[in-house]
Amino acid sequence: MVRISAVDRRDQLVEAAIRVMSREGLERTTTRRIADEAGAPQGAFHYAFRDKNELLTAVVGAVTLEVEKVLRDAVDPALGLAAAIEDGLRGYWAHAVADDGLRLMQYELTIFCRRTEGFEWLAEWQYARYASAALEVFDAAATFETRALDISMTDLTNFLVAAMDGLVIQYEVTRDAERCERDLAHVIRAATLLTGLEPSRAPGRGPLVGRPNPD
Amino acid sequence: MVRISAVDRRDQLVEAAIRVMSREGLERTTTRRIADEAGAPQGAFHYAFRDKNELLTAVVGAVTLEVEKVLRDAVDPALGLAAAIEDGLRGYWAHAVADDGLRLMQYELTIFCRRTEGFEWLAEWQYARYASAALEVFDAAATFETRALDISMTDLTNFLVAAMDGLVIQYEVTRDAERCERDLAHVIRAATLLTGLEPSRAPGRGPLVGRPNPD
DNA sequence: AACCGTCTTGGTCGTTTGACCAACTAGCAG
DNA sequence: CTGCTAGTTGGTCAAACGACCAAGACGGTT
Repeated sequence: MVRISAVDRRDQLVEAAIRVMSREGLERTTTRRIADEAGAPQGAFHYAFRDKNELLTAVVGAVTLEVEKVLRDAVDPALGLAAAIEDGLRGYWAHAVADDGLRLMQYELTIFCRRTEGFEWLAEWQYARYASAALEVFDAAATFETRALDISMTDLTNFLVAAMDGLVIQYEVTRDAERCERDLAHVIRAATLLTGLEPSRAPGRGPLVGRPNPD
Repeated sequence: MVRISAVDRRDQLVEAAIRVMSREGLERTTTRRIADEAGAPQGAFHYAFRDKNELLTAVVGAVTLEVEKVLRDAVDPALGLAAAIEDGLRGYWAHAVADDGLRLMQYELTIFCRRTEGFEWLAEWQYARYASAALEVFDAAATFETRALDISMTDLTNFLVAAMDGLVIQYEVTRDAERCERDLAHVIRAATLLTGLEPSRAPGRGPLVGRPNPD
């Protein structure tokens, strides 16, 4: 028997919880299943956490941090705002598609917070972190632009976060990666149009604007 | 004691279920609570429905129909596509804000379907209905346009559905109606820009495009 | 009036859940 | 070696759940 410190036990259980929750869903994630997944006895759970909600709080924190990291890694601010939008959204998208169960879990957790008295702040905090991380990244990119923008940076990041949330939901429901990738391109184009800047790179088939695109 | 036909009992329970679920959330919605809300004894539930899942299927159907109706009522195709986008989105938005618990419930149900084996089709069906209803409405409006559009109608409606989903989630989390209404305006503008058409109406402060909008 | 299918009702079953606990043990400090 | 703290363990509890059922009541039909 290997003895594990309480903090390590917490990390171990949080990671196990994330695995179970993204695989099976929040509702089916019981403290027993989490302990099993971590290879720990059931009683160890309530030694590491006061209750299930305390674990869920830790899970939300861990997942939020990871999303922030993905966004930061995807963007090089020096390439300008238009490129930042394209790279940031595509980077997040790749991350979302790579583990769709995890994305589903995030929405389950957000709704759980919104539904549980005393946990509304967690959902707010989560999205505030998203917004501020995005604002930080895109703001840095905007400093490399000479032209004034048609939209404020906070409004732009709000738009981006909302659009990506909607897109991920569509992907979760339809599982149609091809269609969603096309939709992603439209979101990128829409965001760029909102800024009033030129598209970041020449797309394959010439300029994006002013071309009829019949169904 | 008033005797009620089995179909009426179903409607009664579905409506009660919608009330309970939007108020308390899917997890806390038990068959007992539904029966209580409907003023029916617990046993009546399994007389009207085989399963809890059968009821949930009926609930999804009812809610989906209502959303379609809201969209149709909000739009007058004869006013053109740009006006249809503005009216459709604002109409849906007003409906979403009016009963935010109901919107939360919809996401809970969508995720539930996605998580429950054998119910994935329900989530797909739900969003296919949204997409086709939106396509029908906006397509009708597009026939009044003379100019060719920069985007296909299916791509446009996908964009609109995704953007509204994301926006509603933001509202559910932040509860900041003022901010979300500003975001809604940006979604409308973005969608209009994607089509390549002029905005539907002169906004309060002059043309929307080409004006610096500093933070 | 007698009948019978539709609907109603309260109770009960087996299961699962989060929480809790008392007993136990490893390993460090003195 | 002794004593103490931090960590471990399996069992147990009350509560709540979905499902099910047997028995009864209603009301239209004959």
